[in-house]
Amino acid sequence: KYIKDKKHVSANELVDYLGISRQALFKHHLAKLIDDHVLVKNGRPPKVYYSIATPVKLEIKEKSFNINNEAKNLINHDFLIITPAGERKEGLDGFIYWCQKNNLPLEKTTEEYLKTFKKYEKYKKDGLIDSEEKLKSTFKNVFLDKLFYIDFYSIERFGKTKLGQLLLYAKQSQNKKLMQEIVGIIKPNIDKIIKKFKIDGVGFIPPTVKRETQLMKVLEKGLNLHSRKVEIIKIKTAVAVPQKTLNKLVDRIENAKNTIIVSDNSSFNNILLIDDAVGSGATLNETAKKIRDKKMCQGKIIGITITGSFNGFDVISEV
DNA sequence: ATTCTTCCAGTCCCTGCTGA
DNA sequence: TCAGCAGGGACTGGAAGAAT
Repeated sequence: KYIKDKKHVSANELVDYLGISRQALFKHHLAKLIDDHVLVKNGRPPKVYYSIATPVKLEIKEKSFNINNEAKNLINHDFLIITPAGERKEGLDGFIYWCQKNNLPLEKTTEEYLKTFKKYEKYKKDGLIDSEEKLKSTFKNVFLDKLFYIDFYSIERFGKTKLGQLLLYAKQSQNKKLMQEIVGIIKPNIDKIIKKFKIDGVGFIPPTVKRETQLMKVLEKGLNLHSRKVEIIKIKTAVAVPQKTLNKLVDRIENAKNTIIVSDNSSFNNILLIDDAVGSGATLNETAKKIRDKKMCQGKIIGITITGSFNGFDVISEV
C-alpha cells in the first residue's frame, strides 16, 4: 500500500517505513516480491527505485506452444529486444513478448522467423558476411579489397538483429557493459581476419557525434590488438553531420571526403579498417581511398564492421 | 581526457534470537 | 534442540565527482 501510494520508493525509504534492517528488506522482502512480479526494480546504483509491477501479462510457458528444438535454440541464441521501459528481454522470453505485443500468432511467427533467419544466414561464411558484391554495385571505384559485416543490422519484418540491438542501445544509452559485451562477441571475428589477411595496421573510423563514452575507444581497448595503429582523424565541422542523417549516396561520399583525414604517414602491408555500422560503405571506401592516395598500403585494405545494412540504406530508417 | 576518490546499493557470510 | 529468520559487518562493483 505504501509503495502504491508513493508510486516509487527507494530501499532506504522502505527501511525507515517498515523499521527493519536493510539486509532483511533486501533478502526477505524485495527479492521475493520482485521474484513474484509484484514489484519491479528501476534504475541502477546509486539511484534505485522500486514500484508496483504493472499487471502481469499472461505468462506463456514454452510448453504451451509447439516449437521444435532448432527454432528454440536459434531464438534463444539470437533474439533480443529492449522493451520501451528499458528492460532487456532475451531468447524465447523476448520472442513471446514481441509476438504478444504485435498480436502475432506464436507458432506461425516462429516458422516465419526461422525462414527469414535462414535466408540471411546464407550470406554468412565462417560467421562473416562478405559485402564485396554490394560495394561493387554501389561505387564506381572501390578502394577496399574486402568488406565484411559481422552481422546485418536488421532483417526484414523482425527488425534489428541481436548485434544490431546491442549496438544501438550501447551507443545511445552510453552503456559500458553493453559495449564490452559487443567487444566480447566480435573479438574472435576480428582476430580471425587479422590472422587470415596478415594485417599489420589497424585503423578505427572515428565517430562524428561527441559522446561521453565512445564505442570505438572501448573497442580499441577491449580488442587489445597487437598491430600498429593507422591514425585516422575526423575533422570537426561547425555542425556535426552523422552519415546516417544523409540519405543520398553522393552526400555520404562528399561528407566522408571532407571530414575524414588519414594523418598517418607510415607504411603498412595489409590494413584493417574497423567501423561500427555501415550503411553504404562510403566512409570506409573514402578512407581506403585516402590511404591508397598516400601510398601507405602495399598490400590489401580490408574493412570490417560490426553491423551492416543488407540493402543500400535500410539502416537509416531503422535508426 | 584520464585517473583517483568517494559514496552507495546490494550481496555474502556469519551470529544471535525466537518459537515450536 | 533446531529450523528459520533477522541483523551486523565486511565486501563488491559501479557511478558521480574531484583532481590531475
